[in-house]
Amino acid sequence: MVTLEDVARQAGVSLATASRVLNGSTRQVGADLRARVERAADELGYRANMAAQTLARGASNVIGIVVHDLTDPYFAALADGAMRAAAGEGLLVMVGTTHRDPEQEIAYVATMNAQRVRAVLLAGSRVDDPQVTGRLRRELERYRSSGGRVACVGQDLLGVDTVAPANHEGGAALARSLAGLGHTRFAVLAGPPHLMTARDRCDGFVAAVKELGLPEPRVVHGPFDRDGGYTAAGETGDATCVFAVNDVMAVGALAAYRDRGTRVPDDVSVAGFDDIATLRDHVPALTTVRLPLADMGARALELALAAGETTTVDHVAGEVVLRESVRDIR
Amino acid sequence: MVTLEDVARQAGVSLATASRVLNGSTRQVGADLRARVERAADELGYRANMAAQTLARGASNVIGIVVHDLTDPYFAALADGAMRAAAGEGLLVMVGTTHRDPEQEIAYVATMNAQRVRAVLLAGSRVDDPQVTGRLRRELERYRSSGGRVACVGQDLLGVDTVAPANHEGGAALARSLAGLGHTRFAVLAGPPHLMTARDRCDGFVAAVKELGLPEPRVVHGPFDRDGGYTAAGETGDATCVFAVNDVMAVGALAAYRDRGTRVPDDVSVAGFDDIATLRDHVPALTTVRLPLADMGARALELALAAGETTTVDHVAGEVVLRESVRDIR
DNA sequence: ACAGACTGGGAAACCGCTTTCCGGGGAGGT
DNA sequence: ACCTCCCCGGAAAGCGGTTTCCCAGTCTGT
Repeated sequence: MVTLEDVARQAGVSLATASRVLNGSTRQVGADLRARVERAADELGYRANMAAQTLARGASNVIGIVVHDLTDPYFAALADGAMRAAAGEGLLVMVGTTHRDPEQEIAYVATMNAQRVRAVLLAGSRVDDPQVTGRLRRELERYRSSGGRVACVGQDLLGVDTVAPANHEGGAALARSLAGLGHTRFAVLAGPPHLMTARDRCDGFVAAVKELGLPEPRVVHGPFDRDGGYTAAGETGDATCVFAVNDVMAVGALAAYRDRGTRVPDDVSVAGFDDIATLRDHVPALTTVRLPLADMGARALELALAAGETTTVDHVAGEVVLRESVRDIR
Repeated sequence: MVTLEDVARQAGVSLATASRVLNGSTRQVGADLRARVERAADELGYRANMAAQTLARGASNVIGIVVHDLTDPYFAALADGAMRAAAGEGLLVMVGTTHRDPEQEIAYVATMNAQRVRAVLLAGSRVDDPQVTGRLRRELERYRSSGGRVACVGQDLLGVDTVAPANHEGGAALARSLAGLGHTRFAVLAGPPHLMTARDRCDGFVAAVKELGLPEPRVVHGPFDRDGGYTAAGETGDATCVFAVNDVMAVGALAAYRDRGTRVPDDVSVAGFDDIATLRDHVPALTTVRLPLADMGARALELALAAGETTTVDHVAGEVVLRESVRDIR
């Protein structure tokens, strides 16, 4: 393993000079020495040891992103947006996946703290468990107190810079749109009761339906993934319109109806939430609430990096997108 | 920022003892001192500085994964498999995305070398450009010569441990299956000519078709993504069966036919390659060649970590999966 | 020609941790 | 009782860089 000292020796200069030439410094170095060092580094195949640099400089150029599941297009889009933004800043990215285990999330924050990453991005819904949230907050506080920056995509529950999708409002807006098409009997595939994203969307939807004077929707809980949607779709009763609180669940629901011979949208209308990219080619095209996922990821990075004293909360509105999966029954 | 020294002082022990207690060592430490150190660490909120550990130990517990595009389910599945395997080994993961720029790939290898990651996983097709491949090889060599481990998912072109999907054979097997259903006029949505994965699949398919004595398929080149498939689908002439060299392109092709009123599989049959997970709910269900993506990612990590002297090349067979998107026209 | 301001180069302290090496004290053998 | 061996605690030497500080040499201005 070739070190800076090797380079300096080969070039016949001091360590200090070699460092200044190779790893950017405010100080000038004479042209001839500079050339000698560069040549030596090239000949020897020198690569700076980042660990040493991080230690000496006291700051790394790595940021950490913690997501639930990379194979979920929602998180992939979020992470991709953040990664593009990071690349633009010359930062490297460490990704951790929790597979929805809150303990893992806490563990990752601890690890990234140990890595002294410049910033940590937490993507994904909070769970409604003060116990767990408290532990996460403490771990984050520990990280922030030693200079770390944190941003979060999701509910504003951690006291950090947050990009908060307007889940409640999105659900409500969707409900009004669907009611506008003549639907009156709704069901909600609501995901797990403790998952705040799921609950906010469901609550917003239900509240709007009630506000319109329509019968209260039937709410079916279940896992937040495709199979959860598939299963929950079996219990929607006589609803003419079903709202799955995310697109992945909606896709599962569509599959369930297809398997069962229930036609969408003729027999039942279906809507989701997120507008994930792979939906673009789904049949039938899914009505949903669009969230600018990549932008949200990029924005979260931006918030984390901005050295502001005040914590910012960005609310991101969703846009209802009506497509084939719902029928106008007026 | 609280350091080990702070902990040691607070506990009234030496640096050495504190280190031995907190960061695992073969050496024993007496129960009372151990307890004192642990309490001090907890009170102070100590987190080891990984950069310092990495420097002192001369080895990090981070691995690097370089993929083309995380939002592509193919790479997401690969990365997820590798990440699960890494988590099992107690390793952290740094992910780099190249967005298909070979220069970026080389740059990432250099960066990960600088990070002294334990291993680098290169996922994704090689390009047919000896110039670029040579530079990448040199960069990898530089990394390996200082003790780094490398594995690759794709073509065995880099002289490193490789998990090589049987693209040629998979394409051929698919061709034979489709011919078995009575198809004789084929077209291939072949992706970019210089991308080896695309070319191998296409070549295998074409070779098998010719071997069967059928007319040579029309080959349409284009980008390797959804839109590439969409566009290329416009030039398939009178083929009764179209093979897109990956699933994402096939989905694009299906969309194109749908938009144009061409029915699949009634008017034209379509097949893809990879069997990405989101396909499960596509309509019509896509015929494809299944690759065990998550396993391949995990296997690549395993190869990279195994300290073997010889470089291993694992060939992974694909399995033809016939689904609704192709019609039996016998 | 000379004081004073710059300029670029090198020695050495330091970043936070691991680990070797050394030493003191208790246990075990005779 | 005495000697050896083992066990555990601490001092200190790195790991590979960055950066401060000092110094010699070169420019300026007068």
